[in-house]
Order: sequence, then structure tokens, then C-alpha cells
Amino acid sequence: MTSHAQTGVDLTKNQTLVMGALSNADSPLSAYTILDKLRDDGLRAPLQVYRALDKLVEFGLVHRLESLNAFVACRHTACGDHGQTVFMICEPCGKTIEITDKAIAKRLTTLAGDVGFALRRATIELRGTCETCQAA
Amino acid sequence: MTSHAQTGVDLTKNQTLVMGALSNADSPLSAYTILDKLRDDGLRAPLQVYRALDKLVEFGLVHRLESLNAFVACRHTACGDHGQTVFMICEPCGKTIEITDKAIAKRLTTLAGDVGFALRRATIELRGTCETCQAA
DNA sequence: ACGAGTTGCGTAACGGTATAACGTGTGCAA
DNA sequence: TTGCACACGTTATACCGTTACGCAACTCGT
Repeated sequence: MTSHAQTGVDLTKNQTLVMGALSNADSPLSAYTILDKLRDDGLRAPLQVYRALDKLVEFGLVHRLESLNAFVACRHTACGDHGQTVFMICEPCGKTIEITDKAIAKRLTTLAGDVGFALRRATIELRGTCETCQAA
Repeated sequence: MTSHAQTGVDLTKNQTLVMGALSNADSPLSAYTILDKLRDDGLRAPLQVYRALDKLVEFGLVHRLESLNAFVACRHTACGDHGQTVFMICEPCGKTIEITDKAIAKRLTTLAGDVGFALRRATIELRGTCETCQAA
């Protein structure tokens, strides 16, 4: 369907709706919250959202935050290296900062190698308080 | 109730049961799986398990794996520094390796500091394949 | 000894998260 | 035109976790 500028991936109608909901939000959304936002657009069942999310994650346009059971639009689609992203989740306000860092990735690879573990994907989620909320 | 050798913490009856179930298991268990294992010991409701788990996590005897919605007995209770533990989860067999690493902890602290984020706790969970499963 | 506070326990009901199992429609290639 | 792949839609169900309530036991200060 509509083409995504940064990746050239064609999104279907439902994928576009879900992507839009996540892009507009300023903090991660649960699948059911997304569903509620999109009821007026014709979505009715959780599965419609989950299917779209699965694809969007596969395309690298969306990340899943495991510790929150929620999803967030990727802020730097251009970067490769998904699967090694560090998320900083502000507990007061819910906003998340997304960072990739070679040093972390390298160290994790080393640690895995030390015990013979074949690393496929890393989930790194930090909890704390963002600068804005500390000031407030 | 019974005293835990390594920590001196007194566990209640339910806490002891749940701790026992996790210690016997060789991979992480969900709360409901624990419940099923302990039905013969008199447990009947999820809340009984969740309450025990909350305390055990608080004591540092058990870790929660966010990406699995499951729990695992801590393999090195002696170490302090919970909240910075790296878990390597083998997808074929489910076993998890638990490691703490100063370099990772330090780098995460630095990254957080760079953006003014007050770090409270880190979730680091790696997915991949353990040495045994690679050989098989 | 007594009451107040705290902690753990037990049960029922519920809400949030995710998937299974169907079947339908469309586009495209052999 | 038949078969395949893919997205879609619906219903039902499974799994994860919490709220709300009340009771029992154990402190601890008076």
C-alpha cells in the first residue's frame, strides 16, 4: 500500500493505521490501546493489531518493549543494528529514549562467546527517570 | 519459616514451596506453571504464587525474565548487584545462563548519564542458542 | 493482658495480553 | 483456471496478572 519513505517497504491498510497510531504517540502503546485508538477506522479485533505489529517489527519500523508489553515506533529507522538497541524508559512519564551503542553490542557478543552462547537478539531496557521528570 | 542458608532470610510456607519449585526446575517457569506444580501442596490461586514471587524477587532469590513472563531462581545469590544481571536464554531448550558484568553496568550508567537519565534498574535478556543445543 | 498495626493467607472475580482455528477475498504465476 | 501466497475478518480461548474482600497470626507499646 502506501510506501514508507525511509525503507521503501509497502505497508498494507492495517499496517499503515497501526504505524500511524504509534508515530503519533509520544510514549509506547499496548496493542489494546492501539486497538481502541483505531476502532473508528474499522479495526475490531486484537488479532488485526497483532498481525500488523508483527510485520512492522519484522520490517524494523517498530520495537517491542518486553518489560512493558508495549510497542513503540523506531526513532532511527535508518540505522541497521536492530536487536541491539538500548531503551531508557521513564517511569514517571512513560517516554522512552532509544539508543544504539557499539560498545554494549560488542561486550555482549564477547560475554556470549565466552560461554559458547550463539547470540541472536538482545533486549536491553533501562528503567529510571528522564531529565525532564527529574527537574519537575 | 525455614531459613535460607545463603541469605538468612526466613521464608514462609508458600515462599518455600515456590522457591523449591523454581530451584528444582532447570529452566524458567511461568507463575501458572508453578501453580500447577504446587496444587498437590495446597496452592489453588494465582495470587498465592504471585505474592510469594514478589517477595522472593524482593529478597533477590528469584529473577523475573520480562521477555518470557517467567521466573528463575538466582544462581549466585551471594553477588550483590541485582538489577544489572545479563540473562542468556536458549530458545531451543529454555535454559538460561546468568551473568553479571561490571563493564556492561558501567557502560549503561555512562549512556544514561549522557542523556540525563537517572538509571534505576536494567533488564538485559539475550536470546540465542546455548552451546549444548548448538552441538545437537 | 490488651488493642493497634503489620504481615501472610485464601477465595472470587476480573482485566490485560496474546494466540488458535476458522473462513473469505485478491493478485499472480504456472 | 487452477493453485498458491498473502492479507483480512471473526469467534473463541488461553495465558498472565491484579483488585477487592475478609480472616488469622504475630508483633509491640502501653
